[in-house]
Amino acid sequence: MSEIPKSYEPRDVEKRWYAAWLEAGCFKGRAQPGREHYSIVIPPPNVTGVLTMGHVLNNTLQDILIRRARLEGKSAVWVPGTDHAGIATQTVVERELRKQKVHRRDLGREKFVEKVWSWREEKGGIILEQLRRLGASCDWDRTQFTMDPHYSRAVLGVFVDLFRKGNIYRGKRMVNWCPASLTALSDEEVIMKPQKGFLYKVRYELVDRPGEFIQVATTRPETIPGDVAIAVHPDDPRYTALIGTKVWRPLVRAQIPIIADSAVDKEFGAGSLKVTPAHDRVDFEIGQRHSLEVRDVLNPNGTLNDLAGPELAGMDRFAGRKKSAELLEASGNLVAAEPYENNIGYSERADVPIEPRLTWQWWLRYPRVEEAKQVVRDGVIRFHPDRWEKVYLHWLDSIQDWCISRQLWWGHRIPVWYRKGIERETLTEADLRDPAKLHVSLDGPPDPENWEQEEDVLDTWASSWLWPFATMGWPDETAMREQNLATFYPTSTLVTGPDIIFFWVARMIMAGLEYMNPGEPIEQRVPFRNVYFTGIIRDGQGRKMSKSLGNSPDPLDLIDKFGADGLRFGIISIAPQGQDIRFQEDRIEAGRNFCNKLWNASRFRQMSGPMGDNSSVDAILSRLEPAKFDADDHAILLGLLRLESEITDAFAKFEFSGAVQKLYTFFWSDFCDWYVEVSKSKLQPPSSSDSGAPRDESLKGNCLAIQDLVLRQVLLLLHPFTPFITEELWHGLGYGAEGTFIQDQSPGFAKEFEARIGSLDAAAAAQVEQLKASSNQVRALKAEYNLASKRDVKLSLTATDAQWAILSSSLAGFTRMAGAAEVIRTPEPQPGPSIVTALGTFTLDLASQVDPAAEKQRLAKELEKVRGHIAGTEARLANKAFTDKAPPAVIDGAKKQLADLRDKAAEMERLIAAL
RNA sequence: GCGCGGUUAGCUCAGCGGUAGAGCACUACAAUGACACUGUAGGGGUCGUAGGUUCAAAUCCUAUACCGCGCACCA
Repeated sequence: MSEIPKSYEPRDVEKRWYAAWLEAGCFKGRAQPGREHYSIVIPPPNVTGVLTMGHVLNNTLQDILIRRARLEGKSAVWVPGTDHAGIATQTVVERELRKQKVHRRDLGREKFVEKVWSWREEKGGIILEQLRRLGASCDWDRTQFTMDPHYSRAVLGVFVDLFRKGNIYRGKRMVNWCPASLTALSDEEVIMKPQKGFLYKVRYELVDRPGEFIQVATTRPETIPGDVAIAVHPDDPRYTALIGTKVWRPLVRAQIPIIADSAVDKEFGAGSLKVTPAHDRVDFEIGQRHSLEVRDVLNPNGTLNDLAGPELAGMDRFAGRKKSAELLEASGNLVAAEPYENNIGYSERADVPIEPRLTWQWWLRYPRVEEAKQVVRDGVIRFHPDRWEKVYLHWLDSIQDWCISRQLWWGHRIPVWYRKGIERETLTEADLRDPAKLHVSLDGPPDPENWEQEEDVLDTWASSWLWPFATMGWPDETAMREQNLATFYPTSTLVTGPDIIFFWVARMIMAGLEYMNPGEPIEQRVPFRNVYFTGIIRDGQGRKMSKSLGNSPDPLDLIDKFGADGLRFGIISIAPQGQDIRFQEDRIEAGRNFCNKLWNASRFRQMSGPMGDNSSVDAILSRLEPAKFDADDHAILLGLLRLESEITDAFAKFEFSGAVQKLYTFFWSDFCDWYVEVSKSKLQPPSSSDSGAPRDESLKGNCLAIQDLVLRQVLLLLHPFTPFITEELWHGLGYGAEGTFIQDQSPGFAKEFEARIGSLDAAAAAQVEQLKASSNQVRALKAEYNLASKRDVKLSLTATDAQWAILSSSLAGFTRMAGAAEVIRTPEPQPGPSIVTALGTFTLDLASQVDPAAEKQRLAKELEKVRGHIAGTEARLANKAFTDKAPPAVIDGAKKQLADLRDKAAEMERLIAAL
């Protein structure tokens, strides 16, 4: 490498290596016998999607796991793909069409679906392209789409199977109806929001006693034309006499009965409830119990229909609300309208209030509910963090049947055919099982001319719940073999957000248990063994990032600005396990800075001396001369070994931000700020400002080899987090031959080190801590006297022989680090600014410039601090309870500390007296 | 109403029994053969509040306040 730029420039490096990885097939998932496997399926983003910060976090984590698995020699695969995302995609395309003043009805179903497909062809790959920029090492040849022919067959096949098993039925029930998307939604797609409105108190006149009234409260007066009864609590003495009598409905005037039902809350309002079975879940149930008519006054799009009466018909539900209140007021039946706030359900996608609506839908009774609970309770599947287990189990405990039909065109059309001429409204449960009336199959009836296919499509999640195995060829035997389903299922880890724990995670578990590896142990049937829940990325104000708020930075801009590695490193560093994340660009900047530091440390290594044989760990180890290790060498190597085990541990615990933090601190503080700086005194030719001790060539050789070793291992540990720069430097520093890749190596070196070098000296590492602390103190003293940090000062030192032994063995390094020209041992303290350290008392050679009074004051102030410490420690040791009960190590520590502090105080007193 | 998080330096967050940490920001110094995307030093916190357990509490327990989220909801 000749011309190395001063700062790391990611753009070219990223492009080059990503192409090289693809070219070499580095990401290909192969089943390799004898190797452990590691597999991940991507949570499929919507085909309509573009990359968000959420995707960046989520996919970086997956990439980290999969790249680490490759380093560990596992046979790894990461399966990518996209989701057809029924409502979302259909809405996007409809919006596009509307710009051209076209409605989907104008096109008709077939043409419209064609449009969506061509739209997908055009824009559907964007997000996957963006993932490549991030560095995602997916096996792209396996890219899946939930509407691919083979995938669709899996989805419809499951429908047919579950229908035959009796889990799927057609039923007329109250559903969550979205008046904007014109479809039913599952309970999970409804979000509750508080809404300000009015509570209207309305009086209904008693038929038998004109002039007397019963009062009810409602937030929705526009539904009064749908009232079919007034309900009171059976035990409510106020109304016992009225039960069974009739009242006049004030809008679309008619007689309706007063009934008794215990669902009524006696305490709320007047304790009486208007019953509108078509427009409220509770009312519907009351209606069922009392065989009441269902009087639907709304059209599917949320406007009022003719049953609402001529004044209201045709109006939107919200305008109708206002109008109906006016009508009630005009007729004198509105008693009051009080401001009121209540929670109402909104369609998650369309963001409009949903309507409870009675419609025919397809329902699924979930299979394997008990097993799904059991696998999580027993730890067959582990959640990280585990608190989500509770949420998951609670949902399964109160699980309701799943409404799987959607009144959309974009999706998997339900494989059900009705015999022509059949009255669908009256089909009974038995009729559904009668092949003369209903045909359910994958390929349709043999005589299609006599049948009509169901118009509805399946909920998107009714396809994505098969993702962990339908992406690997299931249920086609040949495809399963080709795609190594037997090897890669169950997958290893699922990385996803807790917001889809019900939508997706729970359902995948049930689907896996129902369909995979029947008869085998439950460990083989679950879809994954670990679920890592990420936090949600919020903006600086804590708001969720969303397109509509425009508060989400474009990750591609961040990649341009800071590099993919910088972005990855930064985002992981602010993403502690399971905690929401406030996005701050300066952390991404810190990620870039770290990459730059790594780059420059490598650059420095190249400039420091000739590169030795770096082709393997053993090659580097054989260059070491352990007999000549100095304290710094011991310390940095111990640190490197510790780092290796800490990172291994962090992966086991899914603590990625902790891992990143450890790598950062070790590399920047321990290696660059200390080891490399100390190295300079060994590596650089003596200069005039240095004390001119001759360089020992073996010291230099050790130093370079150790730098090579540290850099090598750090690159390996870092590679999953920052793949591009580590690959670049891996080759730049000669660790890997051309045509090989960093991922082919093992991340650890502890075993080889143990075998070749043996153990290191922990005492030496402790000495380095003293050297660091002492040099810090000297620097601080210099700063206090406004001396530049350059080496331009003579230090004199009074020290015991033991202290001097430590210091003299590292004298050149220490002198450099303390920022001194030289350190001279003197028997007695010299006059001048002094500092008492663990390695002796250092004095700046500034005698003439020092004001003794000021120096006295400075020392006195510091002495006071030390005495405070002494007093505290003495008190602790004097406490019998402490000495009796605290562990010996703690007590010894306190004693040692006290002794050191007393020595220090004595020395300071001596200095003060001498002034 | 039930459940789950959070409350630590100006900001964003680690720490989760042994006398407070990081990054950013701030102050001062440093144009040096790796790096100004840098180096050195510094200021800044009675760890939400009140009790309790313990020789020892930011850390464990109990209450409580505030912020956020989820589930269930009374019209």
